[in-house]
Amino acid sequence: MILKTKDDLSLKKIADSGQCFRWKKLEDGAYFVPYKERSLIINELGSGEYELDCSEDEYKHLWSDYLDMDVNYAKIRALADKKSDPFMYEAASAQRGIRILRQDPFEALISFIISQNRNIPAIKNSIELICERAGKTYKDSRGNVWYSFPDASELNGMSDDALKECRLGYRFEYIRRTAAAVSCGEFDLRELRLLDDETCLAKLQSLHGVGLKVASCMLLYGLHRMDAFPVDVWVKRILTDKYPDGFPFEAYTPYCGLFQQYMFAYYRNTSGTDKE
DNA sequence: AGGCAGGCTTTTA
DNA sequence: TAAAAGCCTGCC
Repeated sequence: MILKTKDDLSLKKIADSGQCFRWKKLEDGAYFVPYKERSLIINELGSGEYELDCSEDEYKHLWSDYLDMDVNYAKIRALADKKSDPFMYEAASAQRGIRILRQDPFEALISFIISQNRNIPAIKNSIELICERAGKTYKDSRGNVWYSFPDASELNGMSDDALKECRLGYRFEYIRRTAAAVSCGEFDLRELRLLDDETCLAKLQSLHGVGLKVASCMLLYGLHRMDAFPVDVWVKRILTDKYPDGFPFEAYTPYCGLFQQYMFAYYRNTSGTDKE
């Protein structure tokens, strides 16, 4: 089908944003996008048109939600004011096209536990290995094989040897225990939806290997709480460099997380050294 | 009590 | 060789 939209939607910006680790750019420039047991191949045609290898019906009931198409990002982005916050205006303008995906919560949680103290290529590497070893095998519409991200039970079912092959290092035990807690029902991800942000952060930090940063990433990327504001080494630098007098949270509430994402991607892609 | 140093696996640049 | 979308433990 062909999707037409006037709102922000850049596949490249999203793929390079650091919020998801399994989008793949294909030879012809289209992107392969996995979500649970389904996959999408989407190609940007220009002029706000996109080609998707799914039916209108599947788009409406699945991919539209995943891509968060009901939210008007251009309108939110306009909160960045050129005069009062020139850096943010520049960052949001440069990174126009980013959206906060509605990813699978379990995949987001595990992915961001893995992400700690590592760069993005290394994170992608571990996640891909986990999918190959514990996920289910599928073929996309072009006949290429791909592996789903394992659910809690599948991940928990991995042998120590198989999990150690995924190069998790000291995070091995974190992943092991989190998968076990979610799998047996001791930690209920669905229950998180009922909690306010503060309580939700605390609950997530009760998991071994989850601190404030990973918990914040889970809120923003796994639970789509757009006000969650993960502070990592990059954002720390930005806050020091660009906001010595404090970050103006009031100006961006309740979308601080989206603006964090604009800053993060912008700073990483301009001042960063590990561009892809 | 709460803030800080040191250690942790492995990959990347 | 240092740094990487950090967290845990022990110490003061």
